[in-house]
Amino acid sequence: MAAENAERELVDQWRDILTVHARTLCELDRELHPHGLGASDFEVLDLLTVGTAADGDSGFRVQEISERVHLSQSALSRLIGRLERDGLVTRGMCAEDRRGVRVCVTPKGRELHGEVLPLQRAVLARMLTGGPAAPDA
Amino acid sequence: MAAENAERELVDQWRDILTVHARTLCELDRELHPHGLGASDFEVLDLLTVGTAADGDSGFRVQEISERVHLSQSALSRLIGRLERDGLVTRGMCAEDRRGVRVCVTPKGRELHGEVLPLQRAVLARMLTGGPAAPDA
DNA sequence: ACGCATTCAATGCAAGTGCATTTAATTCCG
DNA sequence: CGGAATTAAATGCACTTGCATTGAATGCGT
Repeated sequence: MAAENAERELVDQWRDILTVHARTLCELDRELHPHGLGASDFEVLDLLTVGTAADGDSGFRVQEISERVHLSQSALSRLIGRLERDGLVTRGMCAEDRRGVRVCVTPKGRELHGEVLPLQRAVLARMLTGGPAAPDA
Repeated sequence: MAAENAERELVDQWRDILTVHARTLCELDRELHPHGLGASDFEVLDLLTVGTAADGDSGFRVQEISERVHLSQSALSRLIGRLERDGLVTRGMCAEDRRGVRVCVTPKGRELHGEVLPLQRAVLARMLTGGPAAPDA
């Protein structure tokens, strides 16, 4: 029957996703780690840097970030804490809702972002082009 | 230029992979956790169950498993430890290389596998059909 | 205006992961 | 044969993650 083929295809598809994801994420971490960032950290830093103007921008709400990043609320809170500790972002309170927090990139954060962005792009280009088979060739 | 488009496409592709991966893995964990398994655990249990005969099979070497699963050697070692503690697999020594370990599924492991396999397939079918957009529709 | 349910973000906690190291067995080469 | 280099798997350790809870601020209904 076709049902069995469809199931097999689904399983293969999932296996491929797992493979590409693991390989790319691992490589990404390897490239970014010397700069003090993990893949998740970069994801957030990238969002903040690309998504806000360099000056006079009030930044993103934590909640807004959490909608665009695949991370639990608690993990994100701690991640932002680390970025703040490293001077890459600042946490400020939100005028219109004092429960909220506004996160802004610092100049240092922007600088680091500019520094590692090419590395990230290079990894993506290296790992994502061609099929899910190992890109050793 | 085309280079910018290619780069943008790469980034989009990566974002989609991240989304599908996160959604599916999360859902998989949710389904399997009540049965005492995580997604990685199932991956290993599935490999062992499907890859070996029910009887008289000497099982897989840890190393063989590690080649097929996207997990560090240490993580795999501990994972097998948990499966063993739960009575789902057994660790036995390897006759031809006494450094090695042979891992076999127990009947209990096979039973659990049969129980959760449909759940896994259902999640894949639910999350993987249709585009990377949320399958809420 | 008051209180109750809700929402935002932070934190305690347990679990899983990877890197580096360790222990044990094997292989290679002199 | 004997010792050094190598390989298999386990373990110490630090870090990140998610779930559940907490503390604070808001909004809603009466």
